[in-house]
Amino acid sequence: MDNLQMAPIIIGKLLNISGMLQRHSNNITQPFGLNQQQFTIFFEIANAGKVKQKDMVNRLLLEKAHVSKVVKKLHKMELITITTSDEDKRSAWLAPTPEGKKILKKCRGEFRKWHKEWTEAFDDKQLNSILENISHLQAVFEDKLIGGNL
Amino acid sequence: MDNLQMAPIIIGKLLNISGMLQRHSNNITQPFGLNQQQFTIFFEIANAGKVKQKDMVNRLLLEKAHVSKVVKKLHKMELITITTSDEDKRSAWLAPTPEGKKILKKCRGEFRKWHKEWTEAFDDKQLNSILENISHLQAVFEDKLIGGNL
DNA sequence: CTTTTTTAGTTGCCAAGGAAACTATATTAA
DNA sequence: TTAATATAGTTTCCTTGGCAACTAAAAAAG
Repeated sequence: MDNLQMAPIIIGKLLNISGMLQRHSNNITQPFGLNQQQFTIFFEIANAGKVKQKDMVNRLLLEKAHVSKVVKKLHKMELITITTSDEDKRSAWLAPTPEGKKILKKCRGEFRKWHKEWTEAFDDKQLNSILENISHLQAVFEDKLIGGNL
Repeated sequence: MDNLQMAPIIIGKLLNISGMLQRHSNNITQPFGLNQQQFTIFFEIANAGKVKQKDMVNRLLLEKAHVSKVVKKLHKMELITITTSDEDKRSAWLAPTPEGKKILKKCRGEFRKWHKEWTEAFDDKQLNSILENISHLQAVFEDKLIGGNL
């Protein structure tokens, strides 16, 4: 099979896999009142400790409008605090609340269970190879799709 | 790095990649009045030549409600024909119209251009490795996520 | 300084797509 | 043959998230 025949199959499978992943991730995060994307944003906030919306947009390559709405939701759920900064009054610092940290820990535990389960089907070498391949793909697509033209 | 550390990174990157892919695919299909998912369904119909909605649902693992709506749209756009079958009056055969085939060909051409571009960043061996890894992932997730419990 | 431009975030609008309830036909069981 | 169940597809409701227009503040240009 030559490269051009493989390309659409690879893309198709990636889209298919991510559909399954999203649906499953949603199922994991749903009990916590969040979906996968929302949880990712929450997770990034907690991981960074103190960030602005702008950072989320840059790091996760999401729509700023979308991030804004999710931040609102997280705040309403009292999972994060929003502290207006003095240096730049346009933006505010985001940080997880103690309650938020608790939720996060629980949810990460659920994810860990699942990860434990599916990684059983692979050995170390395979996982390393997968990680390497996917990182390469990610770098190329980021370059071609974001940096490149669009 | 051990397996459990790699797992969330792999999942995260997969989700990130697929986000980029979806956005880019949408840009390719948009001029034809379709989005990526809609095009995938259309493509499946054309590929099979003659199918029922049920087949799409099984093959693409999509919501039947969603497929139903997309089929309606494709029919309205006169890209497919819907022929009620005599054997089973609940379902109808779907097939691409000549116009639909033309659109499909053009759109596939656009995809081919893009595939040509991004595959340049990889050699044969890498692409083969990627395809192998991704196929394995797909099989495992299908098994664990669909067959398994959820 | 004042004006222009850029940046951070918000809001409103709309299509996409998931979930559930529903309709109509087919299949199975009694 | 009739009643119960299963299947194909539709409709409805609702959340999500992309896009564009907007506000307010900051930075750059004049």
